[in-house]
Amino acid sequence: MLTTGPRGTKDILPDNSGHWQYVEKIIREVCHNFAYQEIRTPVFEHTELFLRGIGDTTDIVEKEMYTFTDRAKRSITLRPENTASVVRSYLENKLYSGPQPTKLFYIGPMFRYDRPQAGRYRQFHQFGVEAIGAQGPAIDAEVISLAVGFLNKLGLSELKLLINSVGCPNCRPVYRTKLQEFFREKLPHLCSDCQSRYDRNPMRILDCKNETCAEYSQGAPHMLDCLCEECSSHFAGLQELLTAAGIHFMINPRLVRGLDYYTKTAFEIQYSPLGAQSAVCGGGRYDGLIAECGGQPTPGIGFAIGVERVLLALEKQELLPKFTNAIDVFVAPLGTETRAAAFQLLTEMRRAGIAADMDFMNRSLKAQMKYANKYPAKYVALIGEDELAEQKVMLKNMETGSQELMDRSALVPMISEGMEK
RNA sequence: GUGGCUGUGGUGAAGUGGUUAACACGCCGGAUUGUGGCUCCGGUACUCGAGGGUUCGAGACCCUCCAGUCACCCCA
Repeated sequence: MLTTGPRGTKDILPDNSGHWQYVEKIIREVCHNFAYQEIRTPVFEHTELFLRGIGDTTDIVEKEMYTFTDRAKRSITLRPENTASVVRSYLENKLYSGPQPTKLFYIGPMFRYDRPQAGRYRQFHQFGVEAIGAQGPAIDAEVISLAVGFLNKLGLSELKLLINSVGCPNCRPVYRTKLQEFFREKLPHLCSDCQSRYDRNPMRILDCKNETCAEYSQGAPHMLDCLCEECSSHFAGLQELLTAAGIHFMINPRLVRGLDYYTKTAFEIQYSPLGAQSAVCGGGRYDGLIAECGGQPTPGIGFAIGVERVLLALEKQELLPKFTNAIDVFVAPLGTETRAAAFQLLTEMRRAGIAADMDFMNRSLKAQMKYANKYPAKYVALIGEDELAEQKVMLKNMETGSQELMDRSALVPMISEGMEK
């Protein structure tokens, strides 16, 4: 259908583009406040980047990517998330040669072939942050603090910050084996998804919402009990910092992120009134990713926030500012003879920074007044035959209803002066 | 990928097999001379999501597809 957009896409119409601008403005303010700089990477990358970066057993890679072959037979994928791209750019542009850590943020569209539902689209937008090069827990705390700070600045409450540690290549295999041992005999009772998770990523069994699986995973060993010395102290350090900063959090040992590259810190911020799509922010540390992409081993941490979900939450809590289309002056020409003079006046006002519009529909004066009233327009500048002949303009104040005949040359100074007050 | 619900004008919606498809809002126009917000009047549906079928007759019943929506999965 020519008149229907592709499934799972949404137009941002004049009705709410102002809301997007508002959220983007807050994003930029908060990022500046935290000394993060904007990066803009392409919306498509070599498919290989996501296969390697995100992990080829993840749901995203297995069934949600928009992948196609370009005319030169290269496999290209629309980015399903932005961390891999940022890491690629960091390496390609040698950002590691600048002062460290490299602190970046981005806002932009991501693409996942999912079934659309409330708060979930095939093209959606993420605001995210990546801090590359620092390994201690302090940067973790900063990144989390930024996410929380952003959401708070928008006025959102009822937020839940969940944190966990998913270990590192030293301790995770140990844990993985323990988990597999724990589930070995229970395996036939688990759902089919979990049965396949058993081999590929047993940690995600813990995350299964299936009741039976949840029952069988009761008493499973926790990652937190299996952390190596380093991961353990990192996690403890993070908690200490968050507490010091007055950021409330809950430890959720079952929190597992869906992407393979996460190590140590994993976190999520939930806004439960959103229902099924309550995850507003997800992030974590990815100490192995940069090396995986061919760089020197370099630690990193970041998060992504779903802009549509934030907007839904703001709408729900009625936290969106009201926007107005109000203009200063509406120019109403009467008759075709006066159009040139009207257009000249309009242009003059616009050049002086006055928000102005005029009639383009050849409407009657009455209809023009109605139209001007809908903006609303503060003034209507009327030019009829009489005014045209005398170089005048009839200026009507739409709030008070009073009007006066004035020299056309006096109009711009008069309006400008009024605007400065 | 799986399941539930829905699909009538720009919008919200009546209509539950039988002549010209309610109503409200919006939009456009008008209510004697060049003037808005209130009121009044008028105009605004050549695919009732698409295609097939049942019937003398279908917007209404059946099938298929498509789309929206919600949920599962997963995630932002």
